[in-house]
Amino acid sequence: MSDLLERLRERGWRLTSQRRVVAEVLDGDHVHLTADEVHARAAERLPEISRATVYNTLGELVTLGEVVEVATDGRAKRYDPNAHRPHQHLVCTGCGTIRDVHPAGDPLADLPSEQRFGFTVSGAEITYRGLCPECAR
Amino acid sequence: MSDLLERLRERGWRLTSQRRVVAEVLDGDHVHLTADEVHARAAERLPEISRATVYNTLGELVTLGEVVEVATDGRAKRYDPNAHRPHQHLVCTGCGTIRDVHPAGDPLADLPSEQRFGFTVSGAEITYRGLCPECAR
DNA sequence: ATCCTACGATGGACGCAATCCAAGTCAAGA
DNA sequence: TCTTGACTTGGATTGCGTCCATCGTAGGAT
Repeated sequence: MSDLLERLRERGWRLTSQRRVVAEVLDGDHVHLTADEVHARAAERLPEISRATVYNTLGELVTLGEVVEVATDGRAKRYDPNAHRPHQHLVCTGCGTIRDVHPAGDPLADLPSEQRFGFTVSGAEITYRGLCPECAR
Repeated sequence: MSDLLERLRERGWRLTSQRRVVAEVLDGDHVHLTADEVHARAAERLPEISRATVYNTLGELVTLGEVVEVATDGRAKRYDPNAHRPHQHLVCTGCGTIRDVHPAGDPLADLPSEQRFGFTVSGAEITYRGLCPECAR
């Protein structure tokens, strides 16, 4: 996602220092951060960045398809910068950490039309749950 | 789930009028209600029931495995009384309503061991997303 | 290089879902 | 019927996110 800023500029994005910093945070470690964690890391470089701007920017990145929102439970949403390739998530029920996984098969193909109840089905997410090696001990 | 109250009493549940009403609401239509909707329906029969009690009771039913919590993005959790037969969910991105679906295939079988990263994987949920006939118009 | 202005940033108020808490109530066993 | 500890209550609080009026600025126009 190193050319992310380039792609965004081509789409008419105004490149502000705040947006640059948020994009850099997501471009860093490939982890799944909450909006608040993104804000905290962004604030290390740009101390007065506001939470509203982080939310706005994350929302725009999601709309543009550059980042995927992951709602694991009733807690804060997490933001997954690995949007370029489809993948599913494996969540530790102990500590909440998330790993990207690539299962075989296509869940959409497994839902026959008589099970769609007239919906226009646009996607499917699989969430695997279990204990990570750390928490299993 | 008609013998739910019986099962709960056997497990040492104190049977209060509030708990009875909440259980009856869930036992009615097999829809996926939010906590607030459960509260509203319960209050038709027991006007002064408090939200806190509804939340407490729903939480207990989830812990006892009688009801499943369904977290859709950003919205209020919904409570699924159909906990005894395995199924997946189809969520309308417009209005948030949920339908139970039974896709073919076993998602757990589609996750090879080299994709499990040492986790003890205990389950998988599939959430299909799309627009319901109402919202598609 | 400087000016303009529309788009973006700010931060405090607000809203919703859910939880917490201290005080009052009551189901059910003795 | 009495007693007791589990349950209920509702107002306060927390967590997460959005809204909005105002200020600032990126980047095209001159």
